[in-house]
Amino acid sequence: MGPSPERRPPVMADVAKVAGVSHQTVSRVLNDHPNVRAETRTRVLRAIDQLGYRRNLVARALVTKHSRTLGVVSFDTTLYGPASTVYGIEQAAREAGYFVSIVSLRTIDRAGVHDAIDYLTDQGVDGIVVVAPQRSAAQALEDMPTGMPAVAVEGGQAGEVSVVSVDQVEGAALATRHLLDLGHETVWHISGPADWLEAEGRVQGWREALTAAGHRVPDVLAGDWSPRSGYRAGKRLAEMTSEVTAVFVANDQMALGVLRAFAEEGVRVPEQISIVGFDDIPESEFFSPPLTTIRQDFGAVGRRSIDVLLRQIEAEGPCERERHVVPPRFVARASTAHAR
Amino acid sequence: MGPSPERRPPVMADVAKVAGVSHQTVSRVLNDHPNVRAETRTRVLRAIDQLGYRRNLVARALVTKHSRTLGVVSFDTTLYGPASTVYGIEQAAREAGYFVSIVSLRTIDRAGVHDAIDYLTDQGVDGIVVVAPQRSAAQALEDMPTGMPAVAVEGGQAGEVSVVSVDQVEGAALATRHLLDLGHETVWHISGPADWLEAEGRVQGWREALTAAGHRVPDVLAGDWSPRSGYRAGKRLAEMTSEVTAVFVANDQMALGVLRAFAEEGVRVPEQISIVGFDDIPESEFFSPPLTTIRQDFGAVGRRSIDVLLRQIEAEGPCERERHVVPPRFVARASTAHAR
DNA sequence: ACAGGGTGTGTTAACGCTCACAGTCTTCCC
DNA sequence: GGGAAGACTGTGAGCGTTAACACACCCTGT
Repeated sequence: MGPSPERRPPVMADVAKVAGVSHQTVSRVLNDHPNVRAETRTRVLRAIDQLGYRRNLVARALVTKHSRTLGVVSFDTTLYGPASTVYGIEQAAREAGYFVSIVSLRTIDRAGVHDAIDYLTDQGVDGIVVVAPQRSAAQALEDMPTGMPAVAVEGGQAGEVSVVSVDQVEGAALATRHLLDLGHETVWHISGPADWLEAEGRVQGWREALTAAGHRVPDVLAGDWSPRSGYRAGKRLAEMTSEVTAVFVANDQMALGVLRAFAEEGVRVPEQISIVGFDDIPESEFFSPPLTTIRQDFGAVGRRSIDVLLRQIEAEGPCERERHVVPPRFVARASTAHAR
Repeated sequence: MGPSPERRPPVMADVAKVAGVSHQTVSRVLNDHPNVRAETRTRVLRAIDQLGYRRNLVARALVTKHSRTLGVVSFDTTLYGPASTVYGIEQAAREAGYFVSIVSLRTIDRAGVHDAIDYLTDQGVDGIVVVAPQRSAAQALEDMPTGMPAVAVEGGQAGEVSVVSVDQVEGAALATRHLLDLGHETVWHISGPADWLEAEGRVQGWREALTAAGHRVPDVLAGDWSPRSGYRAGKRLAEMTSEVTAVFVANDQMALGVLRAFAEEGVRVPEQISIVGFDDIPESEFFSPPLTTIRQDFGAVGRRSIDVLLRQIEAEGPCERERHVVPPRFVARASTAHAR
């Protein structure tokens, strides 16, 4: 009786033995090294198949220093925007043969992002994408370990790192100009939370479009992205129907809240007040009325950020910062109309 | 002149040298081994701190055979349900000190899930969570590598693997009974796509509640979860206001479509027709009218699945299948009323 | 004084792979 | 026909960690 068979997964040496070659030749076949005789290659391939061999990527990562894993740090992936972006990132990364390791933060502050980056670095990721929509998160990019390839999504111009983002300013301008073109005296704005770069960009685009066209800039109503905050702002606006005829809401969820508030108060949209949202979530088309909004191509942002990151990883050396801007798109629906 | 300093990250041996101990002692400190003198421990800790040493988890994984990484396979994480579940999974996993590697599938079929599992297995994950809401995906669990700890979320009773899910049947019954209690003759149903286990469960719960109470079971209107499909079904229902007074819609997004269709056709909710949805997405509360619905605790599902998975991983040996059911909750709002 | 059992530490050998180098066997040219 | 260039393959070392063992040391009890 020999030693018990001891079922353990086959390793390269096992394949080598079966194929009658050295482990190194097996490695060469696996890595598509050119100098392997065709006949040898097929013999090795057959042995791999026969044993059901799978190469151990952990051992490989140890020696190559590359794990083919990318880290993603994101804020609350329950929201449509981050979720879509992360989805785009994941698809693009997998197509390029990379694994994706995710850290999703409940609250996003500098310390949280910092920890997440540390955590992923420990795991040995080859690069990191930070979906950093908040100013405080963007700052955390400054303490990225040197030499770690990184890309910020929606990250402002903070730090040394490349940035991919949707042109928020332009999107907001698109919305505002549309309303102005319809003959409205001015456009009110319900903004996102103060710390968010996207919120800031939208305020800026709205304000610029207004002043460029020589219109009055009303006070901003502050929201927090939630439908509820939109609802509250909507209630306030509903009391001012004599002056308010058009409002640009910083995202579709808040716009839903506004719609609800207006419905309760008997304010008709778009007859009395026109509304434009932002994001184009899948629900917007079925709001009552269907929401005119600005579409962000989150998928494109995700894909683009992976492009940039992989280029950085493959360059090996330090790269110069890139800055990519994905254009937003105006989507006309039924929540806007000509001024009375 | 000696050799150039060659800035490479410090390894255990470097720490050992600085602390004046062997690398093994450093390892012991890092792994909280009991037999280390307190004084030695602090010396090592100080050296670690001084050098900024971080242990190489890849090397560790190679020898321990544990990567402390969990794999998650999910269908389209852009949807609220999967996104919330994955979020819950990720939080729970990270709290337990595990990394999470995600594969998000555009289309979920057996081959796709199979590939995803292979992919994650190659990466050396310690266990896999499959968010397998479709029958075809659930089948793919059968070709899970033997010995790989796994949990299915919303996976039916397929295969050998443990399952965590929301009690869809009970949720649908809750919705249906609520409508019946309001005095409606019967309840119509707009279902999810045929292949989905959740859709099936909801149909079943609805049908059972109806027959148990001795009511007629109308034909099912088939939807596909999208607001648009709900809209189409709503249009059809709007033509039948004489017989239809209550409808249970299999998810909130479709309910939104129904609401839109009814608004267009002048059907008043809840005065003429009552509607109950399913999921309780953040928007539902601000639909017009606010939607009565069934809440699924996705976070609980995610956390529970990690519990089960970790127990399986830590047990090392083969475990018996577990089956966990998270109860749904009825959320009363304004889209339902007493029958005329 | 000496066996016995902790406690603390060092030494050596894996883990499964790739890299660098050293071979061997062709082939081709003068 | 000899030598060089190229194609193909094997050998050995090393990646940074943990596991297994060996060893020195201290305490206890007889």
